[in-house]
Amino acid sequence: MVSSTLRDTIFRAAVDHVAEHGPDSLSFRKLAADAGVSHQAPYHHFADRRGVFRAIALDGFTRLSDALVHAMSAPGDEQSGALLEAYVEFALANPGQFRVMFRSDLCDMENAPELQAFADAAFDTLIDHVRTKLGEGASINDIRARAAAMWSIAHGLATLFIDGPLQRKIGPIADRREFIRSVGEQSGLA
Amino acid sequence: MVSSTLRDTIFRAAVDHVAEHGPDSLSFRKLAADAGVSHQAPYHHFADRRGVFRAIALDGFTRLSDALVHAMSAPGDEQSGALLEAYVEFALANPGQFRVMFRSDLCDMENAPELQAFADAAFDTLIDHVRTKLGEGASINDIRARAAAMWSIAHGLATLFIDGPLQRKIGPIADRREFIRSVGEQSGLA
DNA sequence: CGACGAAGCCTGACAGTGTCAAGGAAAAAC
DNA sequence: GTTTTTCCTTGACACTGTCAGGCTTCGTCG
Repeated sequence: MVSSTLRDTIFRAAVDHVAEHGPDSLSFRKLAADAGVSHQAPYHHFADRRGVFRAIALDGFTRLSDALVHAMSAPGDEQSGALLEAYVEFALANPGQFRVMFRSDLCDMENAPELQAFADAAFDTLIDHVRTKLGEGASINDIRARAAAMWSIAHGLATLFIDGPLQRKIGPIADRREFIRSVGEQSGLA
Repeated sequence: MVSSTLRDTIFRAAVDHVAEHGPDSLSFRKLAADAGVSHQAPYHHFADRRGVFRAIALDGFTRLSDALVHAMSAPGDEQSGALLEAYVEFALANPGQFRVMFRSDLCDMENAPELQAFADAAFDTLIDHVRTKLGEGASINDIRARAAAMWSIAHGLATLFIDGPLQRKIGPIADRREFIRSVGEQSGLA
């Protein structure tokens, strides 16, 4: 199938560009030119420019989900820390893609229920973890609050890392894994 | 001074647009047209399109800073919670502006030391709080880690709120202040 | 076998964008 | 009174996303 090859070519080029230069400078036309096809060819594989971003985000959420599930295989008392680390490390390893995943305007997330489902699946791992950790006696409100807290700290740490202010303010971090771990410790969450 | 009026007009229009439709759809030309001037007039007051975003971010960081300083006037044992709430509430009250503040590409943050200084000033409040809270005996690493944790949870909660996934996943939140408070409690930070 | 329709790609055109270049009026500085 | 500076204008350029329509090529079905 030749068609899927072009789709793949464009998708990969888009991921590479996003990883290197961020999403906003991504040009549909340049993508086509680089692939050696006309400026309209990509439209046969993606509905929109946003369609490309949707595809990128979708790929990102599945990979994040995988990383989180993998982190759940850590021993019980290290699970929270492993989840935190997996989340942040994924973001730092794929900063451009991570940004796209949470730029709902770029993906037109509201009109992409499939993408929403993939995103939700990633966070279900987190919620499951909290539920089993707090045990049967926990109230629904406590579970919600704690899951939100864990998600927030992971997401906040990731975005602050990526966007620069943390490194600028706190200075260069020698051992990142160690730093993430101690952030988790300082909060009571990991 | 007539000139500063145009600058103000454009700035306000930009803030309004960002608040309503987000930063990416902001058009320099449309801004000028709405103000009733030629499409090049704004260039006399802002170097770039990014110059407008820098101005918006600058205004945002000063107001965030004010809000955090104000939160510090809370009684000692409620300070952490007040800071968390102030941060998140600011973001929710000014979602568009908040997004601009942390889109370093939009503001060309790297080449805007003045903007960096304003951003840093906002976070100094947070770090001061952590320093006094942990006391003299605390190691520099603990202070760094705890400040990063507090900042992360506030920033993560704010961005997850704004970008939608939290509300979608956790459901509508009846009392937001109460929710923020319990998130702070679940982490050991507030 | 032959017609037909869809898939995949192309060229052309349009409105809109940010920004460089050059000019011009009016006020301010000397 | 002349020069300079401030503020704004018109004009152009390259570039963007996307609608419209046409052209091959190939699988499917009568």
